[in-house]
Amino acid sequence: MLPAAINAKSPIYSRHSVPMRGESLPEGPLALMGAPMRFARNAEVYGEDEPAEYLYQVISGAVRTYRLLDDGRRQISAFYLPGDIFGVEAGEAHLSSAEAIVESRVMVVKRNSVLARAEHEKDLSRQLWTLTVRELQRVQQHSLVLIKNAEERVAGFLLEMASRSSGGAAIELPMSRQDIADYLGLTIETVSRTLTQLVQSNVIALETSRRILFRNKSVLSRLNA
Amino acid sequence: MLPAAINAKSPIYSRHSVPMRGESLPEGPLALMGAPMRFARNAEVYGEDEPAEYLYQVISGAVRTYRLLDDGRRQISAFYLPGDIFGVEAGEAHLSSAEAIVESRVMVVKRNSVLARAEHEKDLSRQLWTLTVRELQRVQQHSLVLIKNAEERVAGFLLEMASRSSGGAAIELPMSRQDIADYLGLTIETVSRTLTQLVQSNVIALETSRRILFRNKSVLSRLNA
DNA sequence: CGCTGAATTGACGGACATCAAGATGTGTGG
DNA sequence: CCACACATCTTGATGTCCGTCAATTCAGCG
Repeated sequence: MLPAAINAKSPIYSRHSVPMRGESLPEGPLALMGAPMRFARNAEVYGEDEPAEYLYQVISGAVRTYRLLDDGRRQISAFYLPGDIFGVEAGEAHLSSAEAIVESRVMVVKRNSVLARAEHEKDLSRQLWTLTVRELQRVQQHSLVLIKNAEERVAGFLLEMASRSSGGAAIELPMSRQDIADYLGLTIETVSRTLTQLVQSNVIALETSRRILFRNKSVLSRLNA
Repeated sequence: MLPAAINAKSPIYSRHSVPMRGESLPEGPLALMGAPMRFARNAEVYGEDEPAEYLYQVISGAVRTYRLLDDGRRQISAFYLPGDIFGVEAGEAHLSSAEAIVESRVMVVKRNSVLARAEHEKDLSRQLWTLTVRELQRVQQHSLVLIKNAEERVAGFLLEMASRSSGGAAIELPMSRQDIADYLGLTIETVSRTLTQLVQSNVIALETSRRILFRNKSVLSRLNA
């Protein structure tokens, strides 16, 4: 069964259409092996406990993966931007859910076909391995984040986003404050307050709430303990 | 270069010799492919940034892997018990350090020889893949822990240890309160206080500070949100 | 015994969560 | 084009969980 695309949970079109990040022509291990699909803002790409039949590569837009605690707290484990591959975290079933953050195009590839080809092509299999190890390292890095204080977490987040975005001194965040909070293990209020602190100390500027201008990256790096 | 074994950093013999957990005859992907080595309490198995030339399997004892923030905070990413394989988290270089928690025997296997054999043996290569994915899932699980409150973290830790230990209603912890604290992202005081709370509410009993008796696992599971 | 490191317990403060109220912005409908 | 609704974000007031600092107890070992 293919993952549900444009259909569920949300308006089809992004409310305040976020300027599309640059498209990413499929490159890397998954190139040209699958079908591109569109997902509306907040549409589910896959859900926890579903069988993990596909691998995914973001073409445009942004995707979050997350897990829920039974009392409703949400931990976002990663944001995926154009070019990023996700879905490799899974054994037989997904342990997390994935949703489009804004309207997104995602390349969807059958796991089995990739794994089958990897049996013969050493190169592909090595790429898959590297991919998984990278993912592992990313998650480990992230659990380091969760023991820092609020300022360090937010600074680190901004730097991470900056390094992953093509843009220079400014970045456009596709995700809401709530997403950021759930990624950093904070509340929206704390994220907001920390950002205004950074504005007041002239480290960043908020052109809009989603658009951030870097005024002093070295201070940010220093904060990123 | 082989990792330094009995030599460094610490007394050769465990101070209060912790009763050895059952030995684990090497099983699984690494069976019989390498050499067993002894590591003293607190001896380093490998260090951050060292080239990742080996894979490891605990035969007896216990191992912790951790990373340091530059201000000295330590995040323990995992505890490995007999049978567990570690060292797979690495690309070319280790991103974490590994130390024996108590005097331990560890099977040490050259990465390359494993990877080389995996080229031909589909079975082995699948096992390696599974291993890495498991590790990834373990780390993801762990970052969920770090958004919970102290009681939930400690309860979860005890249940995790219980499920990994052969023992039934009691477990012997090889690690110190400091280790537990650094694993859970808490302080030793908070860990200690939380444990005494659990004692007072008759959920567990402390036979010694390292030996924990479960009186009511269902309450623990409930706490484990 | 007394020494040493580990663990526990207590008093206090601070960072962040919670609760609540405004401000801002965006799509909708008259 | 304006006005309303609704979501998102910001700001403020207050509370609380956990960290910090410090003292005490405990266990193992010379």
